[in-house]
Amino acid sequence: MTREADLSKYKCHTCRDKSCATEKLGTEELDLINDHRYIRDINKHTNILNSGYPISHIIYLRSGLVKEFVISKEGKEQILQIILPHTYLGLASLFGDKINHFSYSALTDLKVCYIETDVFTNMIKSNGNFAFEILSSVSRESLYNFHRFINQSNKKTYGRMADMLLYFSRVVYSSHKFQIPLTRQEIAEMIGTSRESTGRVLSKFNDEGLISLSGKKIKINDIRKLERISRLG
Amino acid sequence: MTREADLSKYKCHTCRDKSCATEKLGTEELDLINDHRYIRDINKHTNILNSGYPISHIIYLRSGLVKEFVISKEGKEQILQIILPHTYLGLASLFGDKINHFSYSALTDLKVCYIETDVFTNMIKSNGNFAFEILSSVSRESLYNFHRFINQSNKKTYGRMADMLLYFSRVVYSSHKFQIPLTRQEIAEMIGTSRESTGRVLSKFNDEGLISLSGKKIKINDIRKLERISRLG
DNA sequence: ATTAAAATGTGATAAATATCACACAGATTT
DNA sequence: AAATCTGTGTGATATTTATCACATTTTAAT
Repeated sequence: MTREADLSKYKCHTCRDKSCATEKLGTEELDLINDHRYIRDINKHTNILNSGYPISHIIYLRSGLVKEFVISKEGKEQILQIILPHTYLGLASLFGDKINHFSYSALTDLKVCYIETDVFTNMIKSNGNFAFEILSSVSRESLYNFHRFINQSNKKTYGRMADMLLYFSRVVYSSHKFQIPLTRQEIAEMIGTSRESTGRVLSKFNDEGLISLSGKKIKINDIRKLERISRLG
Repeated sequence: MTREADLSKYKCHTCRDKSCATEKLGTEELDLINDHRYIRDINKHTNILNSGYPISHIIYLRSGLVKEFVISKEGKEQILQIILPHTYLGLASLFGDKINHFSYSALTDLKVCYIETDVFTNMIKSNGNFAFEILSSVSRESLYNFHRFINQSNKKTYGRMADMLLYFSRVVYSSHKFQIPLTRQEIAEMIGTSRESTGRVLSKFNDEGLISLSGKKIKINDIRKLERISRLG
């Protein structure tokens, strides 16, 4: 069986990666989505979307990790968040002004669906429960980001680094041991410090036995202490 | 004519302060909203809503200015945004998890409407165009805040202060001359610096002739230079 | 008008962290 | 194997800005 045949047989109706919103759709509505979307495999480190362009398709992340970022006038990259599977990319941009406000790049190999925006938008207007789920997810993401920014602006580098480690350990990998999909530079861009400080803080955590560090491989040894550092800033 | 009589005659249908979303409603839907809302005048400096509590009513700001803020564990206040008229307060909280995530306090005398959340939520589910407008406003607010935070984290105190001055001049008051409704402490809480730095930077801007400062009265003299400071951080 | 309380200004000092310049390691290409 | 590129570690220095302690002004209360 070829890969093509495999994909053409694939139906949204039986998809195991449905979003909360598409769970609310009936068979006919799923037909419509199914006929106006395509599936793609995307390689690690591929740029998926660049900010500033109009949105033609809504992108749904079925599996893999994506970084959402902006590039400042001075050319510096700032990572806004790591996007987890079963999430639509850039919903706020679509409903805000139909222009992509952020850029997206694959941190791992991905499976994504491209859905035509008109079909998606009409679904909102015709199905209140679908609309409500989308509204919920935009709202939750908004709240989550708000809290993250509030946190960041109240903490110094140590606290932010602790937050990041706890985030990857708990939310992304559900494990004390993981391989971080970011370079030191990217970690810096994510927690808002310099590359050098990132290295220094990680080494310090390693020296103190809080974590075991070997390149991108990280093992968290003392989660309590990390939590304390996160709290105290 | 008493104030009471005045209010009881007041109908949503003819309200001049309708939101973009309620503009999309028909007569019967407006009847429903009209029967499940009440109007209040609120005095300057009154606390409207405290974070952490369940949402019973959605609050619509008809006129006046409101500050949205959080209080950190250490008791420090952080102002997230100034809310302008014709805005619902805490939409993201309502659709997120029905718990207020932020606190709100009146910066000026206000006119607000309290609308029952069930009526509001049902309107979303039954009227796609209403849902779409609400989704748009949540999305726009989310994007706006994202950009504000990105800006903040890339700028030093001078740039942030310039941003704040330009914001009040352009967005809030549409005038070069205005009376800022915040104390120095509150300005500090808004742009993420200390009270002392706030005073020092404002005095410096005043000494350099960029602004004319007299207590809370501010006049912007050199908008170009302020813009440059905003850009350069 | 007098007192009390809140808001604001000022100078000195300390802390955090960015920046620079450079060394070095590990991949990848030639 | 040599050369190149990307990512990373390290020490010294400079910058920014918070913090403290206190003076002064403004506002509110009696």
